[in-house]
Amino acid sequence: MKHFSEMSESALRVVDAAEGLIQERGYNGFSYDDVAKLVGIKKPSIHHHFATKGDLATAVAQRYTHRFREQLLRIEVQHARAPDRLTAYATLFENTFAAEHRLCVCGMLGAEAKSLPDGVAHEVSRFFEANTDWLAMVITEGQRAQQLRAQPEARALADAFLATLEGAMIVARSVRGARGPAGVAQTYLSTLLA
Amino acid sequence: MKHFSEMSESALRVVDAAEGLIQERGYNGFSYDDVAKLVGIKKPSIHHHFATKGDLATAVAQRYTHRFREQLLRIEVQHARAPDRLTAYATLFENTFAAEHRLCVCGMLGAEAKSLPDGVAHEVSRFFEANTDWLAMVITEGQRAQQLRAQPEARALADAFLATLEGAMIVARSVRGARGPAGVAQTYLSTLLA
DNA sequence: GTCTATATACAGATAGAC
DNA sequence: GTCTATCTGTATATAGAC
Repeated sequence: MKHFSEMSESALRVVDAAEGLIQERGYNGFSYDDVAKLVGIKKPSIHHHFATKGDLATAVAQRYTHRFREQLLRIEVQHARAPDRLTAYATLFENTFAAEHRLCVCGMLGAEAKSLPDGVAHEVSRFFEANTDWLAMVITEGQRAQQLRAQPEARALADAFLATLEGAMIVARSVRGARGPAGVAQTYLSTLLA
Repeated sequence: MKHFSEMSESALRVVDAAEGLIQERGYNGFSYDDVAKLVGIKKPSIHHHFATKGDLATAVAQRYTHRFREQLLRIEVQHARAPDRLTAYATLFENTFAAEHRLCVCGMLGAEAKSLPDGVAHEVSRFFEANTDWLAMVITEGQRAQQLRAQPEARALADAFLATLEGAMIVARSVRGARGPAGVAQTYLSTLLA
Protein backbone atom coordinates (compact mmCIF):
# COMPACT_ATOMS: atom_id res chain seq x y z
CA MET A 1 0.00 0.00 0.00
CA LYS A 2 1.10 3.50 -0.80
CA HIS A 3 2.69 5.54 1.96
CA PHE A 4 0.76 8.65 2.97
CA SER A 5 3.65 10.89 1.96
CA GLU A 6 3.02 9.88 -1.67
CA MET A 7 -0.75 10.15 -1.63
CA SER A 8 -2.79 12.46 -3.81
CA GLU A 9 -4.69 15.35 -2.31
CA SER A 10 -7.94 13.45 -2.75
CA ALA A 11 -6.59 10.43 -0.94
CA LEU A 12 -5.44 12.62 1.94
CA ARG A 13 -8.89 14.16 2.24
CA VAL A 14 -10.22 10.62 2.58
CA VAL A 15 -7.67 9.91 5.31
CA ASP A 16 -8.65 13.13 7.10
CA ALA A 17 -12.31 12.15 7.13
CA ALA A 18 -11.62 8.58 8.20
CA GLU A 19 -9.36 9.77 11.01
CA GLY A 20 -12.12 11.92 12.48
CA LEU A 21 -14.67 9.14 12.16
CA ILE A 22 -12.38 6.63 13.88
CA GLN A 23 -11.78 9.06 16.72
CA GLU A 24 -15.49 9.62 17.14
CA ARG A 25 -17.00 6.17 16.50
CA GLY A 26 -14.22 3.64 16.04
CA TYR A 27 -13.32 1.27 13.22
CA ASN A 28 -16.57 -0.69 13.49
CA GLY A 29 -18.63 2.48 13.79
CA PHE A 30 -18.07 4.13 10.41
CA SER A 31 -18.61 3.17 6.80
CA TYR A 32 -17.23 4.04 3.40
CA ASP A 33 -20.43 5.97 2.80
CA ASP A 34 -19.80 8.09 5.90
CA VAL A 35 -16.37 8.95 4.54
CA ALA A 36 -17.76 9.64 1.07
CA LYS A 37 -20.34 12.07 2.42
CA LEU A 38 -17.73 13.96 4.45
CA VAL A 39 -15.36 14.25 1.49
CA GLY A 40 -18.14 15.04 -0.96
CA ILE A 41 -17.60 12.16 -3.37
CA LYS A 42 -19.29 8.79 -3.89
CA LYS A 43 -18.57 5.54 -2.14
CA PRO A 44 -16.76 3.74 -4.99
CA SER A 45 -14.34 6.65 -5.26
CA ILE A 46 -13.12 5.78 -1.78
CA HIS A 47 -12.35 2.27 -2.97
CA HIS A 48 -10.30 3.78 -5.77
CA HIS A 49 -7.96 5.25 -3.15
CA PHE A 50 -8.14 2.44 -0.58
CA ALA A 51 -9.17 -0.98 -1.80
CA THR A 52 -10.34 -2.18 1.59
CA LYS A 53 -11.46 -0.61 4.85
CA GLY A 54 -8.41 -2.18 6.49
CA ASP A 55 -6.12 -0.36 4.05
CA LEU A 56 -7.79 2.94 4.87
CA ALA A 57 -7.54 2.44 8.62
CA THR A 58 -3.92 1.37 8.28
CA ALA A 59 -3.14 4.59 6.43
CA VAL A 60 -4.90 6.60 9.14
CA ALA A 61 -2.91 4.90 11.90
CA GLN A 62 0.38 5.24 10.01
CA ARG A 63 -0.04 8.95 9.44
CA TYR A 64 -1.24 9.48 13.02
CA THR A 65 1.81 7.74 14.44
CA HIS A 66 4.11 9.64 12.10
CA ARG A 67 2.67 13.01 13.13
CA PHE A 68 2.81 12.02 16.78
CA ARG A 69 6.50 11.23 16.50
CA GLU A 70 7.09 14.60 14.86
CA GLN A 71 5.46 16.25 17.86
CA LEU A 72 7.63 14.23 20.24
CA LEU A 73 10.69 15.59 18.46
CA ARG A 74 9.30 19.09 18.76
CA ILE A 75 8.83 18.63 22.51
CA GLU A 76 12.46 17.56 22.85
CA VAL A 77 13.51 20.76 21.13
CA GLN A 78 11.22 23.07 23.08
CA HIS A 79 11.61 21.60 26.56
CA ALA A 80 14.82 20.55 28.26
CA ARG A 81 13.61 19.25 31.62
CA ALA A 82 11.78 15.93 31.95
CA PRO A 83 8.80 17.29 33.94
CA ASP A 84 8.19 19.94 31.29
CA ARG A 85 8.48 17.36 28.52
CA LEU A 86 5.94 15.11 30.21
CA THR A 87 3.54 17.99 30.70
CA ALA A 88 3.87 18.92 27.04
CA TYR A 89 3.28 15.28 26.15
CA ALA A 90 0.02 15.29 28.12
CA THR A 91 -0.97 18.45 26.25
CA LEU A 92 -0.90 16.48 22.99
CA PHE A 93 -3.66 14.26 24.36
CA GLU A 94 -5.52 17.19 25.85
CA ASN A 95 -5.54 19.02 22.52
CA THR A 96 -6.98 15.97 20.77
CA PHE A 97 -9.60 15.55 23.45
CA ALA A 98 -10.52 19.23 23.55
CA ALA A 99 -11.78 18.95 19.96
CA GLU A 100 -15.24 17.48 20.56
CA HIS A 101 -14.00 14.81 22.98
CA ARG A 102 -12.06 13.07 20.25
CA LEU A 103 -10.14 10.00 21.30
CA CYS A 104 -6.59 9.08 20.44
CA VAL A 105 -6.87 7.17 17.14
CA CYS A 106 -4.84 4.31 18.53
CA GLY A 107 -6.59 4.31 21.89
CA MET A 108 -9.86 3.73 20.08
CA LEU A 109 -8.38 1.16 17.71
CA GLY A 110 -6.59 -0.51 20.60
CA ALA A 111 -9.89 -1.14 22.33
CA GLU A 112 -11.20 -2.69 19.11
CA ALA A 113 -7.96 -4.63 18.52
CA LYS A 114 -9.60 -8.05 18.41
CA SER A 115 -11.91 -7.08 15.56
CA LEU A 116 -9.32 -5.29 13.44
CA PRO A 117 -7.57 -6.52 10.29
CA ASP A 118 -3.99 -7.55 11.08
CA GLY A 119 -2.37 -4.60 9.33
CA VAL A 120 -4.30 -2.10 11.42
CA ALA A 121 -3.61 -3.90 14.70
CA HIS A 122 0.06 -3.91 13.86
CA GLU A 123 0.15 -0.16 13.33
CA VAL A 124 -1.60 0.35 16.66
CA SER A 125 1.02 -1.65 18.52
CA ARG A 126 3.73 0.35 16.77
CA PHE A 127 2.13 3.55 18.05
CA PHE A 128 2.06 2.35 21.64
CA GLU A 129 5.62 1.08 21.50
CA ALA A 130 6.90 4.36 20.06
CA ASN A 131 5.17 6.20 22.89
CA THR A 132 6.38 4.03 25.76
CA ASP A 133 9.91 4.02 24.32
CA TRP A 134 9.96 7.80 24.17
CA LEU A 135 8.43 8.21 27.62
CA ALA A 136 10.91 5.75 29.14
CA MET A 137 13.76 7.69 27.57
CA VAL A 138 12.47 11.01 28.92
CA ILE A 139 11.78 9.57 32.37
CA THR A 140 15.18 7.90 32.57
CA GLU A 141 16.85 11.23 31.88
CA GLY A 142 14.65 12.91 34.47
CA GLN A 143 15.63 10.34 37.05
CA ARG A 144 19.33 10.75 36.28
CA ALA A 145 18.99 14.52 36.63
CA GLN A 146 17.11 13.97 39.91
CA GLN A 147 14.09 15.84 38.59
CA LEU A 148 11.93 12.72 39.00
CA ARG A 149 11.80 10.12 41.77
CA ALA A 150 14.21 7.25 41.14
CA GLN A 151 11.65 4.52 41.79
CA PRO A 152 9.72 2.79 40.26
CA GLU A 153 11.85 2.15 37.20
CA ALA A 154 11.39 4.32 34.12
CA ARG A 155 9.72 1.70 31.91
CA ALA A 156 7.08 0.95 34.52
CA LEU A 157 6.35 4.65 34.96
CA ALA A 158 6.19 5.11 31.20
CA ASP A 159 3.65 2.31 30.77
CA ALA A 160 1.53 3.69 33.59
CA PHE A 161 1.65 7.24 32.25
CA LEU A 162 0.52 6.22 28.77
CA ALA A 163 -2.24 4.04 30.22
CA THR A 164 -3.42 6.94 32.38
CA LEU A 165 -3.71 9.30 29.43
CA GLU A 166 -5.48 6.79 27.18
CA GLY A 167 -7.86 5.80 29.96
CA ALA A 168 -8.58 9.38 30.96
CA MET A 169 -9.92 10.19 27.50
CA ILE A 170 -12.28 7.24 27.62
CA VAL A 171 -13.60 7.91 31.10
CA ALA A 172 -13.95 11.65 30.53
CA ARG A 173 -15.94 10.95 27.39
CA SER A 174 -18.69 9.37 29.46
CA VAL A 175 -18.65 11.33 32.71
CA ARG A 176 -19.58 14.99 32.58
CA GLY A 177 -17.16 17.02 34.64
CA ALA A 178 -14.54 14.28 34.86
CA ARG A 179 -10.88 15.20 34.68
CA GLY A 180 -9.53 14.95 31.14
CA PRO A 181 -6.04 13.86 30.12
CA ALA A 182 -4.35 17.10 31.23
CA GLY A 183 -5.94 16.88 34.65
CA VAL A 184 -5.05 13.28 35.42
CA ALA A 185 -1.58 13.78 34.00
CA GLN A 186 -1.02 16.66 36.39
CA THR A 187 -2.10 14.43 39.27
CA TYR A 188 0.17 11.66 38.11
CA LEU A 189 3.13 13.95 37.56
CA SER A 190 2.86 15.55 40.96
CA THR A 191 3.47 12.11 42.48
CA LEU A 192 6.58 11.70 40.33
CA LEU A 193 8.51 14.86 41.10
CA ALA A 194 11.68 14.31 43.08
CA MET B 1 -37.16 -2.74 30.53
CA LYS B 2 -36.99 -5.69 32.89
CA HIS B 3 -34.30 -5.68 35.55
CA PHE B 4 -31.77 -8.48 35.25
CA SER B 5 -32.75 -9.83 38.66
CA GLU B 6 -36.16 -10.74 37.21
CA MET B 7 -34.93 -12.20 33.93
CA SER B 8 -35.53 -15.75 32.78
CA GLU B 9 -32.66 -18.20 32.48
CA SER B 10 -32.77 -17.87 28.71
CA ALA B 11 -32.54 -14.11 28.89
CA LEU B 12 -29.56 -14.35 31.23
CA ARG B 13 -27.78 -16.66 28.82
CA VAL B 14 -28.30 -13.99 26.17
CA VAL B 15 -26.82 -11.39 28.51
CA ASP B 16 -23.84 -13.66 29.23
CA ALA B 17 -23.10 -14.06 25.53
CA ALA B 18 -23.54 -10.36 24.78
CA GLU B 19 -21.26 -9.42 27.67
CA GLY B 20 -18.43 -11.53 26.31
CA LEU B 21 -18.92 -10.18 22.80
CA ILE B 22 -18.88 -6.58 24.00
CA GLN B 23 -15.69 -7.21 25.94
CA GLU B 24 -14.07 -8.75 22.90
CA ARG B 25 -15.37 -6.63 20.00
CA GLY B 26 -17.44 -3.76 21.39
CA TYR B 27 -21.02 -2.64 20.79
CA ASN B 28 -20.48 -1.99 17.10
CA GLY B 29 -18.57 -5.23 16.64
CA PHE B 30 -21.21 -7.84 17.39
CA SER B 31 -24.62 -8.73 16.00
CA TYR B 32 -27.79 -10.43 17.18
CA ASP B 33 -26.76 -13.37 15.07
CA ASP B 34 -23.44 -13.66 16.93
CA VAL B 35 -25.35 -13.80 20.20
CA ALA B 36 -27.83 -16.31 18.80
CA LYS B 37 -25.07 -18.64 17.68
CA LEU B 38 -23.35 -18.51 21.06
CA VAL B 39 -26.57 -19.22 22.94
CA GLY B 40 -27.72 -21.84 20.46
CA ILE B 41 -31.00 -20.25 19.41
CA LYS B 42 -32.12 -18.19 16.41
CA LYS B 43 -31.87 -14.45 15.91
CA PRO B 44 -35.56 -13.56 16.43
CA SER B 45 -35.50 -15.33 19.80
CA ILE B 46 -33.01 -12.72 20.96
CA HIS B 47 -35.48 -10.01 20.00
CA HIS B 48 -38.07 -11.78 22.13
CA HIS B 49 -35.90 -11.12 25.19
CA PHE B 50 -34.49 -7.74 24.17
CA ALA B 51 -36.46 -5.73 21.64
CA THR B 52 -33.46 -3.68 20.53
CA LYS B 53 -29.70 -3.99 20.62
CA GLY B 54 -29.62 -0.96 22.88
CA ASP B 55 -31.86 -2.74 25.39
CA LEU B 56 -29.54 -5.73 25.39
CA ALA B 57 -26.41 -3.66 25.89
CA THR B 58 -28.13 -1.69 28.64
CA ALA B 59 -28.91 -4.93 30.46
CA VAL B 60 -25.30 -6.06 30.09
CA ALA B 61 -23.97 -2.79 31.51
CA GLN B 62 -26.50 -2.77 34.36
CA ARG B 63 -25.63 -6.26 35.48
CA TYR B 64 -21.91 -5.59 35.09
CA THR B 65 -22.11 -2.50 37.27
CA HIS B 66 -24.21 -4.33 39.85
CA ARG B 67 -21.74 -7.19 40.11
CA PHE B 68 -18.86 -4.76 40.30
CA ARG B 69 -20.45 -2.99 43.24
CA GLU B 70 -20.95 -6.31 44.97
CA GLN B 71 -17.25 -6.96 44.60
CA LEU B 72 -16.41 -3.53 46.00
CA LEU B 73 -18.44 -4.39 49.10
CA ARG B 74 -16.60 -7.67 49.37
CA ILE B 75 -13.26 -5.85 49.23
CA GLU B 76 -14.36 -3.58 52.07
CA VAL B 77 -15.12 -6.64 54.17
CA GLN B 78 -11.94 -8.52 53.34
CA HIS B 79 -9.42 -5.69 53.52
CA ALA B 80 -9.20 -2.99 56.15
CA ARG B 81 -6.27 -0.91 54.96
CA ALA B 82 -6.57 1.42 51.95
CA PRO B 83 -3.46 0.12 50.13
CA ASP B 84 -4.78 -3.43 50.36
CA ARG B 85 -8.20 -2.35 49.16
CA LEU B 86 -6.71 -0.59 46.15
CA THR B 87 -4.59 -3.61 45.29
CA ALA B 88 -7.67 -5.85 45.51
CA TYR B 89 -9.51 -3.37 43.31
CA ALA B 90 -6.81 -3.63 40.66
CA THR B 91 -7.13 -7.41 40.86
CA LEU B 92 -10.73 -7.13 39.67
CA PHE B 93 -9.44 -5.61 36.44
CA GLU B 94 -6.58 -8.07 36.21
CA ASN B 95 -8.96 -11.02 36.53
CA THR B 96 -11.12 -9.70 33.71
CA PHE B 97 -8.10 -9.09 31.54
CA ALA B 98 -6.51 -12.45 32.29
CA ALA B 99 -9.44 -14.14 30.56
CA GLU B 100 -8.39 -13.83 26.93
CA HIS B 101 -7.49 -10.13 27.22
CA ARG B 102 -11.10 -9.18 27.86
CA LEU B 103 -11.74 -5.50 28.41
CA CYS B 104 -13.85 -3.91 31.08
CA VAL B 105 -17.38 -3.80 29.60
CA CYS B 106 -17.68 -0.11 30.38
CA GLY B 107 -14.17 0.72 29.25
CA MET B 108 -15.04 -0.65 25.83
CA LEU B 109 -18.47 0.99 25.76
CA GLY B 110 -16.95 4.22 27.05
CA ALA B 111 -14.66 4.37 24.04
CA GLU B 112 -17.68 3.88 21.79
CA ALA B 113 -19.80 6.35 23.80
CA LYS B 114 -20.59 8.62 20.86
CA SER B 115 -22.14 5.82 18.83
CA LEU B 116 -24.19 4.28 21.64
CA PRO B 117 -27.93 4.58 22.28
CA ASP B 118 -28.61 6.98 25.15
CA GLY B 119 -29.64 4.30 27.63
CA VAL B 120 -26.36 2.43 27.23
CA ALA B 121 -24.23 5.56 27.50
CA HIS B 122 -26.05 6.47 30.69
CA GLU B 123 -25.28 3.11 32.29
CA VAL B 124 -21.63 3.51 31.37
CA SER B 125 -21.41 6.87 33.11
CA ARG B 126 -23.09 5.33 36.16
CA PHE B 127 -20.38 2.66 36.24
CA PHE B 128 -17.56 5.17 36.14
CA GLU B 129 -19.15 7.38 38.77
CA ALA B 130 -19.69 4.44 41.12
CA ASN B 131 -16.04 3.52 40.72
CA THR B 132 -14.55 6.96 41.26
CA ASP B 133 -16.89 7.56 44.22
CA TRP B 134 -15.75 4.32 45.86
CA LEU B 135 -12.09 4.94 45.11
CA ALA B 136 -12.27 8.49 46.47
CA MET B 137 -13.84 7.14 49.66
CA VAL B 138 -11.14 4.51 50.09
CA ILE B 139 -8.33 6.95 49.31
CA THR B 140 -9.72 9.59 51.68
CA GLU B 141 -9.71 7.05 54.49
CA GLY B 142 -6.18 5.99 53.58
CA GLN B 143 -5.02 9.59 53.68
CA ARG B 144 -6.64 10.16 57.08
CA ALA B 145 -4.95 7.04 58.42
CA GLN B 146 -1.67 8.26 56.94
CA GLN B 147 -1.32 5.12 54.85
CA LEU B 148 -1.39 7.18 51.64
CA ARG B 149 0.25 10.48 50.81
CA ALA B 150 -1.98 13.44 51.65
CA GLN B 151 -1.57 15.16 48.26
CA PRO B 152 -2.97 15.31 45.60
CA GLU B 153 -6.55 15.26 46.85
CA ALA B 154 -8.44 11.97 46.94
CA ARG B 155 -10.81 12.66 44.04
CA ALA B 156 -7.95 13.51 41.70
CA LEU B 157 -6.10 10.35 42.69
CA ALA B 158 -9.28 8.31 42.25
CA ASP B 159 -9.87 9.62 38.72
CA ALA B 160 -6.26 8.96 37.78
CA PHE B 161 -6.30 5.44 39.21
CA LEU B 162 -9.43 4.43 37.32
CA ALA B 163 -8.06 5.96 34.11
CA THR B 164 -4.81 4.04 34.58
CA LEU B 165 -6.58 0.69 34.92
CA GLU B 166 -8.91 1.25 31.97
CA GLY B 167 -6.08 2.47 29.79
CA ALA B 168 -3.76 -0.36 30.80
CA MET B 169 -6.19 -2.96 29.49
CA ILE B 170 -6.40 -1.23 26.13
CA VAL B 171 -2.67 -0.75 25.69
CA ALA B 172 -1.81 -4.26 26.90
CA ARG B 173 -4.28 -5.67 24.40
CA SER B 174 -2.17 -4.39 21.53
CA VAL B 175 1.37 -4.64 22.84
CA ARG B 176 2.79 -8.06 23.55
CA GLY B 177 4.63 -8.10 26.84
CA ALA B 178 3.13 -4.82 28.05
CA ARG B 179 2.22 -4.44 31.71
CA GLY B 180 -1.43 -5.26 32.34
CA PRO B 181 -3.75 -3.61 34.88
CA ALA B 182 -2.15 -5.30 37.91
CA GLY B 183 1.32 -4.19 36.84
CA VAL B 184 0.52 -0.54 36.20
CA ALA B 185 -1.59 -0.39 39.34
CA GLN B 186 1.35 -1.60 41.38
CA THR B 187 3.50 1.13 39.84
CA TYR B 188 0.87 3.74 40.54
CA LEU B 189 0.28 2.57 44.12
CA SER B 190 3.95 2.57 44.99
CA THR B 191 3.98 6.31 44.26
CA LEU B 192 1.01 6.81 46.61
CA LEU B 193 2.20 5.12 49.78
CA ALA B 194 2.87 7.49 52.67
C1' DG C 1 -10.26 10.34 -10.34
C1' DT C 2 -15.07 10.04 -10.31
C1' DC C 3 -19.23 8.22 -11.59
C1' DT C 4 -23.68 4.79 -12.10
C1' DA C 5 -25.03 0.37 -11.50
C1' DT C 6 -24.73 -3.79 -9.30
C1' DA C 7 -23.28 -7.98 -6.57
C1' DT C 8 -23.46 -10.15 -2.27
C1' DA C 9 -23.71 -10.36 2.43
C1' DC C 10 -25.39 -9.04 6.71
C1' DA C 11 -27.52 -5.76 9.87
C1' DG C 12 -31.55 -4.83 13.17
C1' DA C 13 -36.16 -5.70 13.42
C1' DT C 14 -41.18 -7.63 12.68
C1' DA C 15 -45.19 -11.00 11.63
C1' DG C 16 -47.20 -14.74 12.81
C1' DA C 17 -47.21 -20.01 13.45
C1' DC C 18 -46.17 -23.63 16.91
C1' DG D 1 -39.91 -19.25 24.33
C1' DT D 2 -38.63 -20.57 19.89
C1' DC D 3 -39.21 -20.99 15.24
C1' DT D 4 -39.52 -19.83 9.73
C1' DA D 5 -40.10 -16.32 6.70
C1' DT D 6 -39.61 -11.77 5.51
C1' DC D 7 -38.84 -6.64 5.40
C1' DT D 8 -35.81 -2.91 4.84
C1' DG D 9 -31.67 -0.80 5.16
C1' DT D 10 -26.88 -0.72 4.82
C1' DA D 11 -22.27 -2.88 4.61
C1' DT D 12 -17.95 -3.86 1.79
C1' DA D 13 -16.67 -4.45 -2.61
C1' DT D 14 -16.52 -4.81 -7.95
C1' DA D 15 -17.44 -3.78 -13.09
C1' DG D 16 -17.07 -0.79 -16.35
C1' DA D 17 -18.29 3.90 -18.50
C1' DC D 18 -16.78 8.83 -18.66
